[in-house]
Amino acid sequence: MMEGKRRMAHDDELRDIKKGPWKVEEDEVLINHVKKYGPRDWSSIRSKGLLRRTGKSCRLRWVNKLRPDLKTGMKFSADEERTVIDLQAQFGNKWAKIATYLQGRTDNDVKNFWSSRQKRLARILHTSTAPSSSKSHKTTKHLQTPPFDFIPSLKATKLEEEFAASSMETVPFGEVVYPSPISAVPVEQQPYVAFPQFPMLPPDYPPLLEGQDFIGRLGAPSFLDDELGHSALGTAQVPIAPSFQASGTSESHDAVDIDSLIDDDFPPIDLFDQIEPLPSPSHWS
DNA sequence: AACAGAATCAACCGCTGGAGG
DNA sequence: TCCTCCAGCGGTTGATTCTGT
Repeated sequence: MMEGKRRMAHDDELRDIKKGPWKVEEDEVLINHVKKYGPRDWSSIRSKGLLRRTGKSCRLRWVNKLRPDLKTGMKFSADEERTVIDLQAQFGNKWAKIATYLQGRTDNDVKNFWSSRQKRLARILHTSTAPSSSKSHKTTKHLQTPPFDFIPSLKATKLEEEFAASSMETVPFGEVVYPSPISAVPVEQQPYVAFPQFPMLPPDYPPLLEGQDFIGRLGAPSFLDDELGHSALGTAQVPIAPSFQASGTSESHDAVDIDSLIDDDFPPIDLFDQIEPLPSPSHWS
């Protein structure tokens, strides 16, 4: 009886909640509320009858769209992309944390950026990103990097094909040339981009821990230096596609600068998945 | 110009953790 | 100690826009 009434009240409440795109008038109400009380007491907006939105929805709207310091409608700059890639390697999918390093960007922005990037990578690899064994027990569709156990089937060959398809010449995999930390060294002084192949792991190599994904681990210095050692990780220099090679013959192995990889005309920014992580922001001065 | 597929964006959902009663 | 509420986070989805054919 009481339970039934309570449920009906709850249903009425749910029916009264508005969802979907925000109207300008709603935004104005929300902005006024924040002006008066600050960005808090979100649920009071509904309880006062100002809006038929949940507090959660109001907060999200403010954080993602209405906050005054946001870079709305601006694509991620090359620097921002580098930062996200680096920080994702360090922190994992801690989008809120990563967003704090990027002025005017929200966790949603970072998340969407990364998601797009992962989709692109998945497409390049001609495979979908299967759910990873990442930290969460939740199911994941596309945010996680490929799980460790299916990497060997990809090997480097898919990537090589991708480059070959772009009329790039292949470069013998040989001497390992690791890039200098990008933010610490001027781009023009970074002669080569290391392009690690997916390693064939020793059978006794420990499985991924909770919260680890393959690419993140691959990018971790410890992975390269301590766990597998460089010899286990074949590395090739990324060849330059003729399309963005300013001059020189097809025989030359000219360097690729990082910015060229992030350029709009060269989508495989995914290459950064294969590159050593950048220095941690704690080292930035 | 029309269509399809990809990319982007905005918003929702479920869960977690902290604060307070 | 338990419960409830709230804020915040990460993952997911659906709509819209862009781009290539």
